[in-house]
Amino acid sequence: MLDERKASILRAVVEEYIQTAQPVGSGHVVNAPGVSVSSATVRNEMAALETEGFLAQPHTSAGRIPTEKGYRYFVDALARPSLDRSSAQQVRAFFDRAHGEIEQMLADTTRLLTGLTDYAAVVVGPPHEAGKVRSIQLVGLTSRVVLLVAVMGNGGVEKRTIELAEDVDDALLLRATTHLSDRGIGHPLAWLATVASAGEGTVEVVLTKVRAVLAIAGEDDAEQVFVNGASRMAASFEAVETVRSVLTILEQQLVVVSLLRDVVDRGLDVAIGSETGMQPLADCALVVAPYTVDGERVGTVGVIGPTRMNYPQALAAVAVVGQRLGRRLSEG
Amino acid sequence: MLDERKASILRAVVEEYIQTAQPVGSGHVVNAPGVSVSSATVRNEMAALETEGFLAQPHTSAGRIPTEKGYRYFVDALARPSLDRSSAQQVRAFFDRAHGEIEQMLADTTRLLTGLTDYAAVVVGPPHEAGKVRSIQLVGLTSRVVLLVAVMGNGGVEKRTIELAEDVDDALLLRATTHLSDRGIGHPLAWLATVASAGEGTVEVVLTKVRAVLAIAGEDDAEQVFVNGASRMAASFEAVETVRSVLTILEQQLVVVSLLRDVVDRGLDVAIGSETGMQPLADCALVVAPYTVDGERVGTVGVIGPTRMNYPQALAAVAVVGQRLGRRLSEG
DNA sequence: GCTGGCACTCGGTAGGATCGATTGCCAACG
DNA sequence: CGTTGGCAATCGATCCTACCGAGTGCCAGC
Repeated sequence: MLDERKASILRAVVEEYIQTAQPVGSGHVVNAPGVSVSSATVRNEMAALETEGFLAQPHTSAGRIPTEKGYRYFVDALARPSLDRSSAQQVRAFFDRAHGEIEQMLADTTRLLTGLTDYAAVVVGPPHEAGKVRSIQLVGLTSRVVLLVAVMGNGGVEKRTIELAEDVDDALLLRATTHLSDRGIGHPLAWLATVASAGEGTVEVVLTKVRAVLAIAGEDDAEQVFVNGASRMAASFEAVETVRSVLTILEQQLVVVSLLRDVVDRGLDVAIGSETGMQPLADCALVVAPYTVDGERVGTVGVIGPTRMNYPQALAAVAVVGQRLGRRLSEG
Repeated sequence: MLDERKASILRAVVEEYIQTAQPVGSGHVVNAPGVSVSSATVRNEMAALETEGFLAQPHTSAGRIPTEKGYRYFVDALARPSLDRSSAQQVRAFFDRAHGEIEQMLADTTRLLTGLTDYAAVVVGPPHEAGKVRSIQLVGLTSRVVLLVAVMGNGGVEKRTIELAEDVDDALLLRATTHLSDRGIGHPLAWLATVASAGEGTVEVVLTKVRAVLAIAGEDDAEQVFVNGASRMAASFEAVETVRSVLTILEQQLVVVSLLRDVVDRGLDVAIGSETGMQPLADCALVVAPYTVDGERVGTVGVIGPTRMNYPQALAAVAVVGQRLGRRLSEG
């Protein structure tokens, strides 16, 4: 799209702006590699890049800053993901050590990502109900409150509180548990919402409740979201108002999930400014990567930072973390 | 400590400063209730209050702002917790509707608190392991990975991943589960770390691992923390640097827990600025209340806002929410 | 087509004047 | 002796101006 010289100039502007957050003038660009012309020529090219929409001028006598289109071109055509040696080492070490509960690991993964990139990190975990039921059990808490506990094949545990109108005893719960286990194990949890009746009256009362609870829970089918590094995000912006509005987004887990899902569904790995589709994120960029377990996309990792983020680094970090995370989860 | 007139003046300064965030001059105080003297007299009294350490002047020729000592006196002697009718109604409605999983309820409680006060809210839940084991079970995930799932009397579910060196089958796990159930149910989870041997070799291998996992997990004995409303916090400060440092605190769950615990242990319900013991919170105040289940303190609710927070409202909100939460959890 | 030169633009900073809110002090009053 | 009105002094905030410098656009010449 852009000839080589224009591309080099654009790259130089983006890279310097990312580093300094100051508008970049023609005088700075002449020293960049791939640009061996005078500043006057650079000025001409920059003016052209501006009319083409890749650069913008905050005001007449200032340098240029990249537009969203400029960042986009940079990301698509000029940025080569690159991870420095020590970061790569850090990722490897992390996943070698990683063990234990899946939630803990996902939360730690956000910390890894913030540490690598210095941006806020987000990890969307596999939907809690992903996979097949491995074990299901009804546990009485009080005489009328029962907890349904289901262990899923991926190590997740689902629980649902069930409140009954009449007392139940352990023997009854055991019968209901057996009934559920016989029909439910090996199926998704939602499947149990349609489990056949027991025929036996007292057990049936419990099962009816179980079906009801699973049916409503099945609707929102919640993914787990882990967010970390909001303070890094605050460090990236100088307007407290921006920080506040980004925070309100990050606080709404459902919004974060759908945001990432939306970006991934569009086949993007980077969403810049308005591409995020959220007005409060106009000054932000998302870098995301889905991760797969057994070939199936079950979640997403990503970072969120200012539009002037270090894309090569963020792209590399997110990609490798997503990959390793998927691999780690596949191992079981 | 302070005579009535000084107290009225201090109250007037604090209340107006809380509302306007502007230094309060003598001219504004004369209109306050309880102060029926001229502004010159008020000036004299304010000068006295300043030398006594209750007020401070940002600079000569400005009004006064409360010092930490001023806020402290206000909270201890002048502020009567008060909750407006609609908020009280909101709390009642919330706890009437509240049901379901304990985690969900605690998370919703933080939302209730942010909604009531417009400050960031924190809820520290009962330690996951609180209470007695109600049910315990070993579930095989893969041939060498086993999940220990324990349901606690309060509805919490604990899980631990156990990785074995050799394959185990369901029959073996069932024997181990039975062994653990027989000895563990009715005891705290940590108790199982000392459970007797099975005598049987293959089961014993599993039990050894179980003991090991429970022993290390017992050390940190993690409470669950729920934080909400960080964006409100950002709205309270105009310096982005302050926002950032407070965010870093809020992100560290362990720090938050020990912070609240520390305040509660000191017998305080309010910690103002340096009283929090954390330098980054110098401009913040905490309002906390422990809540009890069956007479035992199991957790804490609180809000965190600027030192110039609406103490009467925050105190009332935190107190009533803590009380209702405890009551709700006691019902089981 | 590229380059050096040059006038021009405009944000940012510094200095200075002004304004207004507020204070401390003092003399007078009850 | 406590209280009050009056008054000069203080000092941040605001506004204006001048100036500087980074940077631009344009043009004539190579």
